Amino acid sequence: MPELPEVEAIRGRLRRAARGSTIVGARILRPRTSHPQEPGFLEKALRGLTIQDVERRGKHILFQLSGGLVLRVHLRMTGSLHVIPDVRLLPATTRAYLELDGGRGLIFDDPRALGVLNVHTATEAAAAVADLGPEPLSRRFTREFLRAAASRSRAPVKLFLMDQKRIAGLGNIYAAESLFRAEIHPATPANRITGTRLDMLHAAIVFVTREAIRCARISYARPGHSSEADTFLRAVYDREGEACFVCRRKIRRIPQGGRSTYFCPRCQK
DNA sequence: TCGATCCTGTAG
DNA sequence: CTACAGGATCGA
Repeated sequence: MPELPEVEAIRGRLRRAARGSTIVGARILRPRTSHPQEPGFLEKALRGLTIQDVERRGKHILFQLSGGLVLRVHLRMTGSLHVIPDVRLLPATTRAYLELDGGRGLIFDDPRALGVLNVHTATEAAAAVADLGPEPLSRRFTREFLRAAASRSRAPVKLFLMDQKRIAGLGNIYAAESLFRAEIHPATPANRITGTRLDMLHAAIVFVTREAIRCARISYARPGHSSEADTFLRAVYDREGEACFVCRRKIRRIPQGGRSTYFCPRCQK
């Protein structure tokens, strides 16, 4: 279910819970989880290693392990990662888990089973994320960068924003929310947005990403509790037929790239 | 750029 | 039953 902000919240939590821990053993419960790597290879490779740090690049979570190895996890649509006190109490939809020292479990829970977990050398891990564009909150993601990138693409701007090779981490929700804040119609070709409007989009992406990370951290700390800011970040997503918070027109849903895009037909021209 | 694919769950 | 799901990749 996660985009960059949720992955970032998970990363932070895992870092606090698992950094410094030793991997006593590893089990892949469903074979395709580590595709194309053999489950047995992972189980053997991970045993005895220490988790030195937990990093993130785009929507990839990267566990830096002793021996220079990297455990890379992509959660795709429904994946989640968390540490539980007793590894024997696995959720029913667990795809893989690590047993950590003290009997704790690092669980890769993924009911829809679309996520992927691989072990790499540092070089392989770098190659696996080499094609990603800049992080929206990094120094590389400037207005000038966005101008150059947008000018090179005729794709509908919503699809442009979701292309991980151009910008890393935006997904279906926050791409739509960023376009709403910048008052841009999602079907506009990226290269037709210029100047001030593109600067607005840049600011919207940065704002939405920042706020969403904040919200994701809070909702992990207090599950089930949705804040005012949460609503603010769901101005259009999944609100088809409901009134736009700004102009009261009905939010519309259109297909783009085989997925749903939500937007306000009055605010976003 | 569309559709199929990888999977399972849930809402209508 | 169908449609759709906060992702990504592939081939036509």
